[in-house]
Parts: sequence; C-alpha cells; structure tokens
Amino acid sequence: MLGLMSKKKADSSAELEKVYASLKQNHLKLTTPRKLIVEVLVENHGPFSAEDLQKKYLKSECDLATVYRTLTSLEQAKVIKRCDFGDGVARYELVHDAAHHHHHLICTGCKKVEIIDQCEIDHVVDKLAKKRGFTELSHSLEFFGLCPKCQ
Amino acid sequence: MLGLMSKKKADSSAELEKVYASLKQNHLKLTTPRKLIVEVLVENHGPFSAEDLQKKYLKSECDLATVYRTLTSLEQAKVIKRCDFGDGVARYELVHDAAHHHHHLICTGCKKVEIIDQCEIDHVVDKLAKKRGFTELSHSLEFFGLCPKCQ
DNA sequence: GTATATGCAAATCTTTTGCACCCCT
DNA sequence: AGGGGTGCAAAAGATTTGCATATAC
Repeated sequence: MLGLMSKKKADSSAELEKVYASLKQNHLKLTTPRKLIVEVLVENHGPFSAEDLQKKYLKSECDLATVYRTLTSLEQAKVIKRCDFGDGVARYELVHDAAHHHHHLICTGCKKVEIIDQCEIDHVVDKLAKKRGFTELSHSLEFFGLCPKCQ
Repeated sequence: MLGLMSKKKADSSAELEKVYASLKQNHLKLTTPRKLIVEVLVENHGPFSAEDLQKKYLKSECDLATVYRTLTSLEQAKVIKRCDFGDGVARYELVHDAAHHHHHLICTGCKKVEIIDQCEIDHVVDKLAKKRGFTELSHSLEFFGLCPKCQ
C-alpha cells in the first residue's frame, strides 16, 4: 500500500522533514547531534530528560551540554514542549498537531507515564486569552496518582 | 461585627489553627521556624519558592535548609501544594478547601502571576480515577502567556 | 570564509544531607 | 528524658557557560 515503507516509518519520515523545516526557519543548522536528537524525539514517545536522551540513546555520540543546548533551541522553535513532573527535572516531548495534543498521568509510585487524550482544557485557554488580553497562550497539565499495581 | 478583629484577620487565625491541627495530626512539632513559615503562607498569596520565603520574609530567622525541610513536611501533610512554572524552581502555596481550588496564569514576560478561578478540570480527574483504577489523584495545571503590557 | 555549533571543563543554581547541638512535648 | 528539629557546612544533582576547535551553509 505504501510501497516499501511501513505506515509508521512513513509517518516518522514526514514528521522528521517537518522538524527539519522548522529548524531551517529558525536559522538553526542541521548538525549531526541535532539530527540524532530530533530522530529520537520523533521515533520514541517521551517525554525525555536531557539525561534520558544522552544515557539511553546517544551515549558518547553527543555531549550532555549539547543535549541541553539543543533542547533549549528546539523548545524556542516550538518543536518540542517542556513537561514538569514535579521532581525538578525538565522533560521534553515532540509537539504534534493540535489533534495529537495530550497530557500525562504519572504514577507517583512506579513513575510509569500514561497518556491522556481527551481533555477539554483548550476551550478554557481560549476563553482566558480573550478575557484577559493575553497572547501566546499555552498550558501545562499533568495528572498524578497511584496506579492499581502500586496501591 | 466581628468584635475587635477584622474579617481578614479572623480568617487568617482560623486558617492558622487548621494548619496547626494538621501538623499535630502528622506528628510534626510546632517549632518557631515552622510557625513563621506557616504564617507567611497563610497570610500571603503565593506561590513561593524556598528562596522567596527565606529572603523576603524570614531573613536570618530561619536557615534555608530548614525552609526546604519544612516545605517538604508541609507538602507531605497536604497543607501546601507544589506548583511548577517551568523554570526549574519549586514553588508552594497553601491548599484551601475545594471551593478555593485554583490555577495560575503566568506572564512569560514579566513573570506576574494571575489567579484562574473557574476551571472544570476536577471532573476530568474524577473520570480518570474511575477509568484507570488510579487513587490519590491530583493534578498540576498552569497557563502561560504574554500579558497585555508585555506584548 | 564566516558565523554558528560542539566538546570539554569549570561554574552556577537549586536542593539535599551529615552531624553536633537544641528544644518541643 | 528523649526524639525529632535546627543550623551550619559540605555534597549532590541539574543546568549553564567560557573558550578553543570544528563544521554547516
């Protein structure tokens, strides 16, 4: 159906190209470390901390300082967004289109992360934007609890 | 109407007593540093970081390490809750009753914090709790944007 | 060729911890 | 009296920065 490519692979490639285009728009050079990091973020479901990325996926291929600098650049380019799990560690994940907007449910016991798809917060955000004259609105919403196994 | 006390003062006293009761329930001693910190949290609208509290309200009256330890204890006793503004600093504010549940709208320019009262997230949380078998549910929700002045 | 990005090491910032002493209960 | 709480100093963990070198455009 999709020729030689699986559906998932095709999605990744398309996503990758979109990200590369964003980098170009933001005058960010397409370097090897950046390509590596973007690839991990596109192909895996995060969110990931800088250390996650470095230790699990990049090893010696990329310096930790570079990971931090790249994450900062990608966030400014709005390619990734930051998530706070309340533990003092910054985590990031890819921003997909509005349809893929989601939040997380983190078990405070085993730290497992589940995805929350249906969420009507966006309406609230829109109302706010109008009422208070704010622009560039965004929000951060995370749920915490004890999963069945950890109770 | 309220005798010698203003309405606000009376509220603070009542709130203070509630917090002291919580401390007792959690086997936490009522020490001078704790009383100072709780008083600030009850009488001022946060959220505050450990450094905010120490530099602005406590000065040399209480060591920074003690502020951190006290905030941790108060959070475990569910007297205060943590807020993440996405800058790597932990901030805390008093937990009032469910009726006073609220969130924040933080200007990414001037860092001013506004209060968001009307928010229907709690329904979503309840639905989640039932659907996925999680207990001890809580959530963190913060809004970010550029305020009219900073645009 | 030139501006930008990287690696490495050192610095910074936030938060935690060890330990001797102090003070609530 | 006794155990938790505090101050002080040192450690730990996350993130940032300076600088010389390397690389994308």
